[in-house]
This record gives sequence, structure tokens and C-alpha cells, in this order.
Amino acid sequence: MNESKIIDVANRAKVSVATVSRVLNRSELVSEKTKKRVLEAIQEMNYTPNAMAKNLRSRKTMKIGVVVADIEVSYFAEIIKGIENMANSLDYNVIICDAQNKKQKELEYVSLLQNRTVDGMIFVTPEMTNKELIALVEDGYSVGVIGRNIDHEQIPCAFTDNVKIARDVVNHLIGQGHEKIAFLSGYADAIDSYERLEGYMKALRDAGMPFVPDLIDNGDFNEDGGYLSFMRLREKNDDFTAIFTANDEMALGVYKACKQLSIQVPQQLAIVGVDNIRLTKYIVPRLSTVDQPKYTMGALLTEKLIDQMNNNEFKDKRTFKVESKLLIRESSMFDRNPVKSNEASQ
Amino acid sequence: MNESKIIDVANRAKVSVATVSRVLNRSELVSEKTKKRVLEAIQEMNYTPNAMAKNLRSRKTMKIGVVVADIEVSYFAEIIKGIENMANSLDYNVIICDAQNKKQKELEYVSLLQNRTVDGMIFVTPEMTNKELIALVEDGYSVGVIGRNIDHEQIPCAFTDNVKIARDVVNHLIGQGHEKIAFLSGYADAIDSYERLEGYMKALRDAGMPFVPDLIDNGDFNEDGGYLSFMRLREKNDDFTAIFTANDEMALGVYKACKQLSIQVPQQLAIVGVDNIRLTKYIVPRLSTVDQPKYTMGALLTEKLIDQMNNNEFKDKRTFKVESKLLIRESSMFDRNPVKSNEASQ
DNA sequence: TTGAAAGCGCTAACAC
DNA sequence: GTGTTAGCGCTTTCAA
Repeated sequence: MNESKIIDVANRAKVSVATVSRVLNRSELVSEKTKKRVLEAIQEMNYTPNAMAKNLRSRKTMKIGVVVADIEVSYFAEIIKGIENMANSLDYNVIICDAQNKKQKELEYVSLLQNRTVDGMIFVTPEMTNKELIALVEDGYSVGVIGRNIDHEQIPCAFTDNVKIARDVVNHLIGQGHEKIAFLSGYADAIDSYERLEGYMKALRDAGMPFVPDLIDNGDFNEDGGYLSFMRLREKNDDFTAIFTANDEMALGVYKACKQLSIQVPQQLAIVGVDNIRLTKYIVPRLSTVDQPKYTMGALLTEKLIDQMNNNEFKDKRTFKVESKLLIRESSMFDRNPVKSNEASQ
Repeated sequence: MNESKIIDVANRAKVSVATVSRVLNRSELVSEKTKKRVLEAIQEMNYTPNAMAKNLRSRKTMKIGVVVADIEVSYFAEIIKGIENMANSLDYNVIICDAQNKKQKELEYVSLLQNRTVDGMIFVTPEMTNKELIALVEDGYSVGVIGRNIDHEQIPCAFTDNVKIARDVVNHLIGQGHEKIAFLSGYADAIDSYERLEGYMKALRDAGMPFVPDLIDNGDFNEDGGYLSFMRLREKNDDFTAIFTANDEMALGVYKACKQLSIQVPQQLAIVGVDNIRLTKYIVPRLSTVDQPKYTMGALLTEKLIDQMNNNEFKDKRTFKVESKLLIRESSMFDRNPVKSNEASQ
């Protein structure tokens, strides 16, 4: 165990602790000669600064927490990579908090912010409400959000245009000749669900198609929820020929149901999801979906949040609206002579 | 921001800081009446203890770090869940360190141990060598390992019997009538690779089958590596009818190659992987694999490590060898009249 | 350019 | 059962 402390290094180098601290943190204030002596002492003693003491004194931890709904879902994993790489490059460490889809856990993780274990926190979860997040910020904590846009001066946000995503998808399905298109929403109260529903309705309206409430149901953003929701949908109305699910996980549930019910995809039912999770390229038929630049959202938001925490504000933008891209694959492309799509391999 | 500190609470409750500290940490030492007053004060002031100060003074952080090779791979994600749930139940927090398959990053994360950001660290990565890990422990740090067995008194380990895994797989393939079975290894120097190779050879020997070096190649535990390795294998020797890949990711690479080369699975080539990652159930044909109780390994090891860090040693076992289970699915089961396997849905 | 010394907020002897 | 107080190891004024 490394038991040596700054005073030991100071003694060995025949300087004061202040000087050692300076070469560690603000070495430009120390003469070359002294610096060299101190560095040697550090080396010889294999000294490592105690982060706890340093954090306490400097009132910073150089850590940010990231609360995700479920670490296993690749949508989150990729965002985390973006966050982590950017944070590391700015000398911050990242604490990943896996809420395992439990709101209770998310709330517990908030205490890491409150007890100063982390300097700031990024939420990538639909569970925390805008109100709760705003309350945290008003309390003085640094918070960033990925996946939605919260209208608050001090909350950096990275997100995609959900309305546009939904419109793109529905327009694509209409273009394929579908006239009855179902929509499988996430949690009814999640902002994503709401915005995607809005885009769905707008696209229908633009095409002069009727809006049928029976063609809509709420899942809960995961596979089982998608399965159950699809089954409910069929009870209400079973003549739709296409379905748009608010995320890929729910689309997997629809695949499962289709298999059980011997429904051919895409011949009898076209399916399109959102997120472009890894699985979508491996299932058969491959799932059409919407790719969100997840890594980019994570990186941009992190850069902004850290900048804000340090009061630099050199990035004047608070929000980052990134472009999503519809990826048309076999699940929604019924064509006996399929052309090679330029997006087929993405 | 919560600016109140323990002295403020003490003043408000008309007690000393020591008493406040006691109700916070060892409340059995405080009278009911006093405790109630203190708790009220805490509530009223919305006080949260400063973790940095607490950590510094108590020389504990109540955090453990987990270094994984790649957070996106579901094999790691599930282990993390096991670690996290056990740790949380013992009042520890978990810092996940995603090495993104870079050894350099893993080394950087070791500094979190050295600077006391975490009390202990769990390595779930083939990259760190036994030697490096032992050096850390000899230096006085608390370290646990998942995925292999390091023969050192102070390193708790959770792992499966890799030799048995390989034997089970190869025996299954032999049982299916295969006589030329290829083996796609991971990194040549990873302990997993070595042990699985050993099991592969033993199974062949037991069956009186020849060992053909040309039927072996080294991938690197990921999809692309599996693809490339399979291609090399075919150059050397293309008459094998079955292939055992040291993990599922590499099997995915083989699937890709088979698709390109129009090789039918399992009719022309049977494939079996290891890990039972989520994807294996979604690809077509579903991949036969070996399930390791990942969640259990994470949980058991964490319990032991934390116990050891606190010098309780109430768990006398240092190593946890958990049972793996061969899951036979369509990728290795060529049968025109397939029976419903009891494991088919796992 | 360097050193002395005052804390950061908390825990845990030790005293009562 | 409760209070007093000395640090935990570090950074940062302030003075030299």
C-alpha cells in the first residue's frame, strides 16, 4: 500500500508541502530546479496523492455520474462511451449508475450528487421528470440531460428531433403503400412517446389519412412490453399492415408475437423501430429503424456540462439537437426485387 | 446547493457534532430523545453529509471499481448487474470502468485504486495479467477477479471450469457425428483461450480422434476477429464440418463469413460459442452456446471481496467455481425432425 | 520562488 | 449518553 503522503515527499525533497502541492498542480509556479528534486522524490517514494483529501480541500471530485435506465441496452452503452471518452479527455472520471429500470434506484443515485461524490450528473433516462431535474438544478447542482430538451437556462441537453423521426418513419411506410399504420408508444408519460406520437399524427394528417385511436397502444420501452402491447392492439384492431414502435426493444417484442402468430414480416406486417440497437442488424428480417448519433450526443453534452461546471462558458450553445437518420431494412421493405440500399449495411 | 454541515445541524439540535455523527453512523449509541431531535434538525435543514470529508476521515469510500473490457458486450453487462446489486445491498457504490478494449485504459483505472477513490477493484478482463494483479495485491490493494482463477491467497476469484465447457461442447459435436471440428481461440495468451483449448484437445483424445493443428486459429474475442480468423482457417483447411468458437462474439463473425460464402448453418457447418449473450437467441439459426451464470459470479465475488476488505472473513471460500450449462440450439443441431429441447427457450 | 499555517467537513478517541 | 478536540491529507492564502 502506498502510505507516503505529501509531507514525506516534502521532507525527502527538502521543501515544504506547499511546494510539492505546487509541482503537482500548478507546476509553472515552481523553479525548474526545485521541481526536478520534487519529481524525483515522488518517483522514488512511489507517491500517489490521496484523492479524498484533495477533493475535500479543493471541493471538486473531477467525477461525473451518469444515470442510465439499463446498462445492458446498447442504446445506453454507446452514449456512455461518448460521455466517457470526452470526460476522460478532460481529466474527469465517469461513474456509471445503472438504474436497472427502477425509478427508486435513480433517486438513490441522486444522493451521489448531493453528498459531493460527483461534481455533476448526466441523466439518460425517461424516468426522471423535468420537474425533478429542474429542482436539482435550482438546488445548485450541475445536471445534464440526454434524450430530451428541458427548457431551463442551466440544463444542457442533447437530443434528436422526435417529431421528425416519427414523420420520417410514417412517411416511409406510407410511401410503401400502407394505409393502416399502428403506433406502439412507450410509457404514456415519457416525453419521447409524446413527441413521436405527435410526429405520427402529423405525418398521417399531411397525407390526408385518418387518425384511428385504436391503432395506438402504450408499451414500456422494453421487449416484453412491446409484445403485450402488440397483443392488445390486435384485439382492438387487426387490419393494420404496418407498425411503428417507439423503440427497437419493443419492436423485438412484436417480432416475437409475429413468430407465434405466424405473421410474415414484412409481407403481412411491416415493422419500424427507433434507436438502431445492435440487435436490429442480426434479427431476420433485419429491422428498419432510426439511427440517433448516440456517441455524439454523449460527447457533446459532456463537453458542455464540464465546461459549464467550470464556469468557462466558452460553448455558448446549451442545447444540441442532432440529426437522426432513417435506416430502411427488410422489415419494412417488401420488394421481390430489392435494390441494394446504401444504408443496408449500417 | 446544500451548504449546511454537521456543525449547523448540531447547533440547531442543541447537541455536539459528535452526537450528530453518532446518529448518522452508530445511532444505537444515542438516546431516543436526542436522536429524534437531531433527525428533525437534519430534515429541516435538508442536510446531506459530505462524502469527501467522511471518506477522508474514515479512510473508506464505500465504493468499488469494476474494470470491464467492453461495457457494450452483454456478457459484461450482466456481470455488472450482479456486482452492482450485491454491492448496493452492502451499502457500496460501484464505479464502472469501461476499458473499451484498451489495455492502456485499464492501467489508468488502476490509479483509482491507488489514489483511494475506490476501496477495492474487480477485474473482468482478459487483458490484465495475473502478475500485474498480484503486484497490486502485494502492494496492499483489494482486488477481485472474475473469469479466471488466480492462485493467490488474497485474490477472490469467480470463474467457470473452462476445460469442462470445452469438453461439453466438443463432446456434443462429436455426438452429432462430426469428425473434423475446428477451434477458434481468443487471444493466444488469454487464460480462457488456453483452458478451452485444453478441453478441446482432451475431448478429442477421449474420443480417439486426431488433433490437427491446422484446425485451430486465434481470434481476439470479438466479431471481426472471429470473421478474420475463420477466413484464415479455411485457407489452411476447409473440410471441417463443425467449429467451436471460444466466445459468442467470434461466432457472430463466423456467421457473417458463412453468409458471404453461402455456407449453410448447421447443414454444412455446425457452430457453437460460449457466453450465451443476448444476441445468440435472435440470430438465425440460433446459436448453440454455453451459459455461464454471469450474474451469480458478479454477486458472489462482490460479497466475498467486500467481506475481505472489512476483514470479516466470514466467507471462508476464496474461489467460486460456478457451473456452466451447454445450450443446444439450431446452429449445431442438424435434424429434420427437431425435438423441442427443454433448453430451447433459454 | 518558497514556506507557514489555516482550514475543507467529518469521525472517533478520550473525558466527563 | 454526550461533548471536546485532534487530526484525516491536501490546497491556498499570506507573508517573507
